[in-house]
Amino acid sequence: MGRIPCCEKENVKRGQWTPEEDNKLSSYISQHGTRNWRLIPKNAGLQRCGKSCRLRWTNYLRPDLKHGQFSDMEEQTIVKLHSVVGNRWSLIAAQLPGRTDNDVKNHWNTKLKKKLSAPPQVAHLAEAALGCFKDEMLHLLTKKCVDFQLQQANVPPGSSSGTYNHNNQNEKDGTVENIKLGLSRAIQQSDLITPYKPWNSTDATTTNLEGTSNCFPASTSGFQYPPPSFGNEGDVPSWSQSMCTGSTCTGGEQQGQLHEILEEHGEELSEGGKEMRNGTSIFSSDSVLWDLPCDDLMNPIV
DNA sequence: AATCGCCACAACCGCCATACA
DNA sequence: CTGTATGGCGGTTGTGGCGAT
Repeated sequence: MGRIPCCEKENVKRGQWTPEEDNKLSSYISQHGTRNWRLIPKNAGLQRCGKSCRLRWTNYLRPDLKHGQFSDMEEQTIVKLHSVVGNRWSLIAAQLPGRTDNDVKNHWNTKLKKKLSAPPQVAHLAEAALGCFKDEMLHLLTKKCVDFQLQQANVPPGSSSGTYNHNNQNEKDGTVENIKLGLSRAIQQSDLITPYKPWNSTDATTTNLEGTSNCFPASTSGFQYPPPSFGNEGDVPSWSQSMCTGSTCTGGEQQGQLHEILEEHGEELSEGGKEMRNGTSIFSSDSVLWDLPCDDLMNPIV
């Protein structure tokens, strides 16, 4: 036995809503609220399915909705969150006041997806993202260097404290320096982003979390787009996962909400992010970069 | 002026989770 | 505990506007 339809298909109107219908629905909801969508169309004098009414209200009629174009900041937020939570449009929309999941979904499908697959056109996005990311990374790296030096000074040789336990001091320094170098180059060259270069080309070397040679997708030639994992998992550009990840980019309130999301989805993120574990992209790991305990940054397996 | 194709947005569909009797 | 109703979500489709030919 199949599922019972939410309403009788014969007696319900479908298709575009008229201004009259909008008025009926709006005025009814303003008086009675949205307690029972099944009853709303009946009581409001609408020949519509309750589900259709709910959609119309939540996606269009709600007074707190924005109807204009998406701002750059909103776009960055979408890109950033999409790279983390995927097509969880309601989650993403929850971070954008006045925007609905449908809005976000449509905007992604019609604009952002294309933008992200056309790198020269999104140089500014990449640049903005790198700006945010650079600040965050340099902050963390600076802190990490200090922590590490302190740790080296205090911890006797051979003892293992914390999760970060490389054996070779030069390797650690090299990692940090490589990341810094890559970031600097990326920033410098973000205006000169090269034409799209497929990542399956042989010189698109795999990044790895040990990161001694390829801390940045750009390898030695500067920022390159998209990164090695591009094309996996619904064409999510993983470089964007590092967009504006820290305090430098998102507002305090949103930042908190974002952290909630990340905490809420931490398990599935780490579950879904298998590429991250096999080192496909260093940037995939920033699901833990977000609110990371600093030690985790340098821990290859998080 | 007519037609075609593309784009953006609105709406629908089906599935899933949860509340509730 | 179980079955059903309902709300919510993501994917997909429909439709109108607009520019190119």
